[in-house]
Amino acid sequence: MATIAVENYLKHALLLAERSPDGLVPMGELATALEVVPGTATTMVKALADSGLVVHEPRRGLRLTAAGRRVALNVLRKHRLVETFLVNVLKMDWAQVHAEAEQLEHAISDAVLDRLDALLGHPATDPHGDPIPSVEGTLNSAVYATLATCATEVALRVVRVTDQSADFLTFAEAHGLRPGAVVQVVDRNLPAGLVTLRRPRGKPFALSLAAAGRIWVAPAEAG
Amino acid sequence: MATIAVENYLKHALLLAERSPDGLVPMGELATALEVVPGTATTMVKALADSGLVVHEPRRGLRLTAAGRRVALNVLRKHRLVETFLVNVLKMDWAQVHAEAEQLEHAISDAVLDRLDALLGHPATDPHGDPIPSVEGTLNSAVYATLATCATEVALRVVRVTDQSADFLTFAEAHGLRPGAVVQVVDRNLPAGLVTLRRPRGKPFALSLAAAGRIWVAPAEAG
DNA sequence: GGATATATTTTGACAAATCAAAATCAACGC
DNA sequence: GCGTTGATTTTGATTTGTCAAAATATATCC
Repeated sequence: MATIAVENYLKHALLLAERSPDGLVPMGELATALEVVPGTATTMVKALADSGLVVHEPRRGLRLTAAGRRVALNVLRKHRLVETFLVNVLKMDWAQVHAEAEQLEHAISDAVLDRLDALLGHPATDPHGDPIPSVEGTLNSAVYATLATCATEVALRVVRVTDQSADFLTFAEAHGLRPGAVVQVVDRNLPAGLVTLRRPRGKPFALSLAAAGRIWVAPAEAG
Repeated sequence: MATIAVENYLKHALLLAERSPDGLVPMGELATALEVVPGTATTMVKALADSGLVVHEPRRGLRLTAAGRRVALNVLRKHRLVETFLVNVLKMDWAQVHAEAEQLEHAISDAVLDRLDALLGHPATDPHGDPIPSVEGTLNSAVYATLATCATEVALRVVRVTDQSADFLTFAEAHGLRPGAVVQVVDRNLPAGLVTLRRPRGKPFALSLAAAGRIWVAPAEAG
């Protein structure tokens, strides 16, 4: 069985590879994501390469192998199902659950995972709208517009909030910006770096372009 | 925060101390419980003593300090509440849940623990009848008769099954010997080391004295 | 195309937890 | 009281994952 450290390296490699067109993850990005110094990442990646979980391209970065990706998807599935459980069943604050899931993802067995999945009704996304890898190992990687890039003055539905920091999530929650919520962009002031939003029957409020870029939206459907 | 190893040493020290009149735990017993060689236990116990979690009495054994006992009770509470969750909510087999809880006990936070406790309705015992330490740190250490020592030919209620091995628990389950079940001792043959039991409307069946000693019972109340 | 900046790798060290095997201590029997 | 037995401790080594800092390779910029 993979150690906790190995699981974390693979999980972060997967998340970074998903955001990279060619699947190559630079060492520095991996080190930053894992909060280790670059030399540590190099050492570990070489060990992972020896185990056949990644391919190390010296001075360029790393790529997950099929075996590594399988492990990473399993960990990510645990992480996101645990988050869903903590919010939906234990009624915990969505701003806290990421930190909890970081621990639990390494402690729950596949047997518990399956039961949890059934209890939750096989959800497709976690409370942040992040897609939950299927048990077969597929990951929905659909890309949406964000509040920084979408059309203005039209009704939108929040589909995903791609920031795990408790502060940001608490802010988003306070303004009703969680998956499923309806919102529209009232104004976008690029020089000022500001986006102004309004929720139905709510007051307009502003947030930075950077923050708006972390909130993914789709056209609001009727109903 | 205590490491997983530290939590395990303290938890097993607590379990062994509970079964010892003076609270002194011999090194060898601790090493056996933790499945490490004796030298490892010595090294670790000295480190725990330096942290003020245990008192090491050289060549005699160790004793938990108040601080160590507090940590141990918290871990044990997590273990037993997780077991209860896995059986009561996720409907897992009671023979499997001990192994699962061994991992999860080190991964769940106190915040999750509290939510779980509330979800389960603040249970006093886990699915094996083992008492769950209270949040204040008290542990019900009531001692009962066992099927090896109790009166014969009277109705009894199973209150606790003190064996974590999956094989034994599967056997017990198959014969309906779980906490709450009613049973009586038909015969006890000491030379043969055999106890014969019968459940209401069931066929008599036998088990060894050693096995019978792991099933704790109380007089069955009316109703 | 050579100097400079940046990313990556190497090297040497360290902490935590473990084992194997030798050394030591305590107790017990006679 | 002295040797033997069994439990415990000591010693030296190993594995995993990490850091600090030096060395090296790559990219970029006039």
